[in-house]
Formats: sequence, structure tokens, C-alpha cells
Amino acid sequence: MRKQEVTIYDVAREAKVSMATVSRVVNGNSNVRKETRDRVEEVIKRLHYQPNAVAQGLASKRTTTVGLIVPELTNLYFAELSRGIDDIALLYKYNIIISSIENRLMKQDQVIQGLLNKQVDGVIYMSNNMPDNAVEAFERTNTPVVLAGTKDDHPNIPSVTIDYKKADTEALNLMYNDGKKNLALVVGNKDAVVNKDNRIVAYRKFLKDHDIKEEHIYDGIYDYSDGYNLCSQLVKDGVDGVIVTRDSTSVGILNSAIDAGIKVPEELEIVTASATQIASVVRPSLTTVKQPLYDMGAVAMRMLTKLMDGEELDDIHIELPYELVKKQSTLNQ
Amino acid sequence: MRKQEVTIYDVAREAKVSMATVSRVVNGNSNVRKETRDRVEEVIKRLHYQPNAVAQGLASKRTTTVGLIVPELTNLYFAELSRGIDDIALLYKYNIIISSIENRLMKQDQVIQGLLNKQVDGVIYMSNNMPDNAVEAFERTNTPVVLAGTKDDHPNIPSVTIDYKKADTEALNLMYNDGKKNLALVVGNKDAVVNKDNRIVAYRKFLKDHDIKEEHIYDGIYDYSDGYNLCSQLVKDGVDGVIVTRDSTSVGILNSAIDAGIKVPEELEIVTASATQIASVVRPSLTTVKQPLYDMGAVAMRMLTKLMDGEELDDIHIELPYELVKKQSTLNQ
DNA sequence: CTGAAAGCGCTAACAC
DNA sequence: GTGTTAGCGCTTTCAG
Repeated sequence: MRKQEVTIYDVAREAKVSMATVSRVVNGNSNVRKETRDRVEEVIKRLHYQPNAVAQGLASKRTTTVGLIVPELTNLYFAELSRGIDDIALLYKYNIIISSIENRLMKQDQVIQGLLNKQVDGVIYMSNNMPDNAVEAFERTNTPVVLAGTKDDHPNIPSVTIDYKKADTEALNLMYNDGKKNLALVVGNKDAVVNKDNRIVAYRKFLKDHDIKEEHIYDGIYDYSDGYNLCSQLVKDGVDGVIVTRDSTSVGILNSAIDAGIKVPEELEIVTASATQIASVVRPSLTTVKQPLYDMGAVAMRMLTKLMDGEELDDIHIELPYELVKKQSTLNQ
Repeated sequence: MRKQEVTIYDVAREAKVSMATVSRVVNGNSNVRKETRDRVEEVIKRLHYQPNAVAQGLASKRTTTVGLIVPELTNLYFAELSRGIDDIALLYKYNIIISSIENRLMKQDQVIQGLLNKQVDGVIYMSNNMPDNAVEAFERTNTPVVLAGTKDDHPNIPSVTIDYKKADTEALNLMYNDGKKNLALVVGNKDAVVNKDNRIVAYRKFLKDHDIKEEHIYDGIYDYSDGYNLCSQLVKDGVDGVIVTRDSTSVGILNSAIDAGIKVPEELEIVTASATQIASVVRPSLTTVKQPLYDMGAVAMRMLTKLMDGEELDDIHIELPYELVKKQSTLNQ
């Protein structure tokens, strides 16, 4: 209901030029004589003119806005990715519309359609298993998408991740070398591509390579209390080393172990497959696969800017280096 | 650069009505005969028509978008507030443009101006000390603002908080009753209104009321490592009970104490003045002032929707109930 | 280098 | 109930 005080038209009149010229000045178009430009800029300053981005968006068909689709707002994994995204977005003068899809009020498709209706220039997707119709909607509207910190079944969607298989194998190996032979894998959604085609595959291969018969995969373990409740089951199953995808889950397992008098790492080793601040504040501190979350977000956003400018990408799928940080939840012998 | 496949005009032609009628149907205007409405809706469905929100925004001067201004993306305090905001925003069909102002690339004023240029219908502000020119810009453009989880010098800006003075007093009292007489207050920015006019005031009043002479206020303590490094100073100063505004800072102090062999709570009691997930996963667990962050965000957003609809607010400043949760970092005698 | 003019896709009086 | 008609504020050919 806001009425705009001063428009491009006012500036044009005051500077005795046409709207087109003002537009050129505002957009840094070089085809303006310095003298004219100075005059226009003076008027812009004097009148406190601010361009209306909505009108610009309608006329130019570019909104300089990107959509962020994130599973949960209160998960530091996504927050740290978002920080990298945000910094690069700022650098390239994009605003970010953030959409959490944890809310059951609206289906994911509707959220995505809403973003598309807002004419976002691109989307960063951080959730799992993008629905087919979403992919179609993105293609139909010619809206580029980049995955950050996740993988997907649709092979043509660019992504920025780490090498999950390699990281997990390294983590399993660490525990194996500590003498742990009853190794377990704890995941959230086992059908997520990251798990299905990477973590679980790597885990099974590891077992096979080391001639371990008993498989211990626990899925549907999403948060702290899920982890806390799982711990007794792990013990019951004779697990002596576990790799956990989320660090809040790891902490749940850890605290539950402490409360039950189970010694970490002597009786149970824990490795977190993705570390946030949470993993580093608990005691004993958690051995983690440290993903470069900030950089992953930044690289993803940079890729998206290229796509939005119509450029080609050299590599569709980028894997950034991770680090296995040994702390107190493993023996590290 | 996207070309819209189907516009309101296509629907109108196909349904043999005018654009105005289609617009009415899209916007749920009741002044349409059921028969006509059905026909239009059939065409909309058949053509997969989706309204262009940018065009709607330009024509109606409402973008159904609100701006969120947050100090840091990777702080669960703001994330939990945001979740409440997001849920209510979704309910009222608003999108959220999130802007972190931790980045030094752009000044806060520019960030706010950018939001205003995008014609946001309102703003939720979660940072401290809103600059005067920002307040003016909001007023000039007639953009409502609501503060969530923070207070400000400008008394006319609505806010949703808890009663910080009361909460802190209660926390100090808890420690005092445990026999702690050398009480300290640890804050981030001492000039933030929440501290300056609330926490510090309450702290000083408490000292005075209990005839305690020595004041221990530590400011500029923002994160985990600041807290970690502060601990030895606390001990040196003879502090035996401390109230800390941020929980990551509390955890820093706690871990540092543990590492230095200082017994918590026997030798040092710690109370966190705002709890997130972090506070509850560490051991010993932290006694906290539990703020209803989700609700605070939700209420703030609800207030904003009213303001955006031109309604009056019954109360400008809302204080929600908090809870002092006693855990292991205080003796609780 | 600058201006005129035609939209971008939709809403909102105002008629009928 | 429904259609007509101006815009909303800006970009972008196209002339000159």
C-alpha cells in the first residue's frame, strides 16, 4: 500500500533527460556522456531516488533473487551452508528467499511453485530427493538449480558435495584399525541418494572387503533423542564402532552412552559424518568428517550465478576436500 | 530471461472472459458467478496457468514478501526465532527474504535499503540498535517493522521479548541462594538495549539490593572461544557464579572450567540467559533461562501481518513467559 | 549518445 | 457479474 515517492520519471524530468537515460545511468550502461551522467546522478542523490526492484523485475525479467530450499531452519549443517551461499549472493547482489520444507502445511511442490511464481532467477536446493515434477517445473521455466551438500537422482542437476564414499571408508577404516569389528552405520532417510548410493554402498563394500559378515544399518534416526534412544540398541547388537551422519544424533548416542556407563571410545567409538559446532562442544569431543560447509555453499552459489548468466559450467558435480579430524570419541591407535 | 508461457490474457481468451474476471477468480474475489468461475478454473488448470507474482506486486503494490534481518545465520538463537516466523509467514502466504548483516561487504543501511527496494511489505528485525536512518527509511516508505527477541531505543517499534530483568534477577537469585556471592554478568555488546537497559540494570540492582559491592561485568564476549578464554579471568576475579547471555559462550566457559579442573557447579555456577539446543547437549547440562523462541518468532510475525493489513496492535511490546530450568551447572539447593 | 514508445503481466477503479 | 481501460515503474528496441 506504499506509494513510491519518487520514480524514474521524476528524475528524468528534473534532470531534463528521458527515462531511458536515467535507466542507463542506474544500470551503469556506458552509453551516456559523462556530463549527462553526472547531472542525472546529482538529481538521483538530491531526490533520494531508489529504483523499484519489482518494476525492474517485471520489465527486465530478472529479479536478482534466488530461492533457497532447506529441510530445516534449526540445523547448523544447513545454516553453515547458507552462510557461504549468502556471502556470495551478496557479492553478486542477489537476495535470498529462504523456504523451509519441514512444515507440513504446504507440500514441497507448492513451496517450489511459490518460488517460481516469485520469478526467482535460480534456486539452491539442499534437501533430498527432488520430486520429478519439481525438476520439470524448473526446466519448463528455465530456472537453474544447484544442489548444495546433497545429491540427487537427476544426474543433470549440478551439485557441490564431498566424496561421501571415500570419507566414510576412511572413517570406517579408522575404527577398524582401532580394533573395532562390529561397525554400524546410522542414517536418517536411507532412501536419500547420499545414503542409498554413497554411504550405504561404501559401508557394505567396506564390510565385504574386510570379510565382516554382520551388517548394522540403522535408519530413520534424525535427531538428538533418536540417537539417545538408539544407543541401547547398539549395545544390544554388539556394535563397538559407529559412523553417524548427523552430529546432533551422534551427540545423542554419546550422551546416552555416558549415562549408561558405556565408555567412549573404549567400548564404543563414534564418528560423525558431518560436523557442525555441536560436535566440537561436547565432551568427549567427537571424531568427525569435517566438511567445508561454508565453501560448499559459496561454490554452489557461484555456480548458480554462472548459470543465471547463461554461462556453461566446466564441471557439473564438484567435490570439495574434507578432513577426518580425530578427537576423543575414537582411540586413534 | 525466462519467457512466461501462459499469462492471464491467455486464460481470459481461452475461457472467453476478460482479464479482470480471471484476476477475480485468481484472487478469490466473490463477485464471480459460479458457472464462470468453474470455467475459468478449468482453463487455469488445463493451461497450467500460474500468476506472475512480480506483476501482481507491481500492480497491487503488495509483494507478499517480508524481510528478515538477522545478525548471524549460524546462531541457533535466531534460527529458532526464524522457525516461528517462517511457520506463520507460510500460514499467511508470505515469503521471506533473509538478510544476514554479519557480512562486512555491505553496511546495514544498504542491506535495509535493498530490502525496501524489493518492496517488502514488512520487516522482522532481530539485531540490536537499529540505526536512525533505517528507522526513517521504514517510516518514509511506510513499511512496518517488528522486533523479535530484541529491544531497541526507538520506543514505537513493536517488539516481542521476555522480561529480561525479571529473568536475570531470578537467575541471580538462584545462584545467590546457593551461596554464591561473587556474581558476574557476561554479555556480548554492552551497548545493546537488551543489555544496557535490562540485563545490566537488573544485575546492578541485584547487587545493590543484596549489598554486594564488587561488580563483575564482562562484555565483548560473543562466541565459544571468547567464553573459553574468559574462564581463567573469571577465576582470577574470584567469580563463583556467572550469568551468560549466549549459550555458546556458556559452553565455552564450561568446557574451559572442566579443562582447568574447576568444578562446576561447586566452584563455579553457570546460568545461560538464552538457551538453544547447544545448552542441552553438554555435560554437565546448563541451567538456563528458557525463552520461548519459536513462539516469540511466531507472535512477532503475526503482529507484522496485522500491521501489513493496516490493523492496529493492542499491545506494542509483548513479553512472553520464560522458564528458569535448573540443571547441573547450578547446585539448586 | 539520447529519446520515443511499446510493452512486462497484472490489478483496480469505473462503467455497464 | 463482467468488461474496459488505465496504469504500476521500469527496460529495451529502434530511430535518429
